[in-house]
Amino acid sequence: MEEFENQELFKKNNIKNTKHRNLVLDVLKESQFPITTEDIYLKLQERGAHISLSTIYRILDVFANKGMVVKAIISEGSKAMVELQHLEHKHHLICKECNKIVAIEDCPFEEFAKALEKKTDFDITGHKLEIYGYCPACKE
Amino acid sequence: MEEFENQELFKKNNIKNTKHRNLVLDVLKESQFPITTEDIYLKLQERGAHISLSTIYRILDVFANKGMVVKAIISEGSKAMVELQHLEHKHHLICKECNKIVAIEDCPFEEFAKALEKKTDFDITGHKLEIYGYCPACKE
DNA sequence: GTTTATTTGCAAATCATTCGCATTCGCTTT
DNA sequence: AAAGCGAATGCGAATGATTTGCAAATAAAC
Repeated sequence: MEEFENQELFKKNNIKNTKHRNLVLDVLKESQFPITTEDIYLKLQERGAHISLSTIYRILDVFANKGMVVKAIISEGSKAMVELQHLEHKHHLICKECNKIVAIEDCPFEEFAKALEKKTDFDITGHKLEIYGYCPACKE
Repeated sequence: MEEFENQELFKKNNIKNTKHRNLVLDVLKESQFPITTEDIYLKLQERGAHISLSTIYRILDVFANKGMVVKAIISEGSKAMVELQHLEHKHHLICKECNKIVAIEDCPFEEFAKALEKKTDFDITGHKLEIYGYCPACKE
């Protein structure tokens, strides 16, 4: 069934259904939050899958081009890492101390976008919102 | 007076007032939008200033640590570049075709943040919002 | 099963950013 | 204004993440 879902998704996006794409997609599905390419690599190694890092980069590129995933960048201060997130529209609240990430359901932006389109005459296709702060445990 | 402003800013932040820091700060002041380290480097070269790229990285690091500038990341698709922006709170509307950047005055987020703090018990210190789309010229 | 285009592994290349060390510079104290 | 000290700078080399070239393996169509 997992397998089946994947297959459909690949078909819908016109890309081949390969063993490695399945593995990567499974990891992405399991992960509630953005993860790095390397995280995926390590997870797959733990499971005994033999897949090279560059393959993962390539797979993520394909997924991103098809809009199956979205590249996100989490940063503040000097850190800056590129990650992936699932398609659902969602934002994150990131603790500056412990890097804990919490997902936020509501998005205050939808209406604002419409007003902005009128004002700027842009065709707005998406947005990215990240919120920073200190989590309950790190507030001290 | 330019000079003078810079000097005050350096003093306020407890960092030395050097020729190179002045040059970099001037470029940052002139630039309405986030620019890359390399952009700064090229601009300074045009003006005949002799300054090494690594020095600019170091200067920007110092500025960022003092909160004089904020590192921003503009991305969509596979691009991802780290840039700098001035302190004022501002968001950007970015054209996916021509990369034109337009600043947005209003921020829909302020009230939302308060509600979110209550809900999550986080201490929220900041956020980053980037909006993507096609500008009037590229809408086609 | 064969064919054909695509995907993958591997190692090497590339890109931005950082670092080490010798030299120079800015600020403070005379 | 000159001397001394710690910080800032240039240069080139090191690092780390991501990309690429090419030959071999694989998936989808026939």
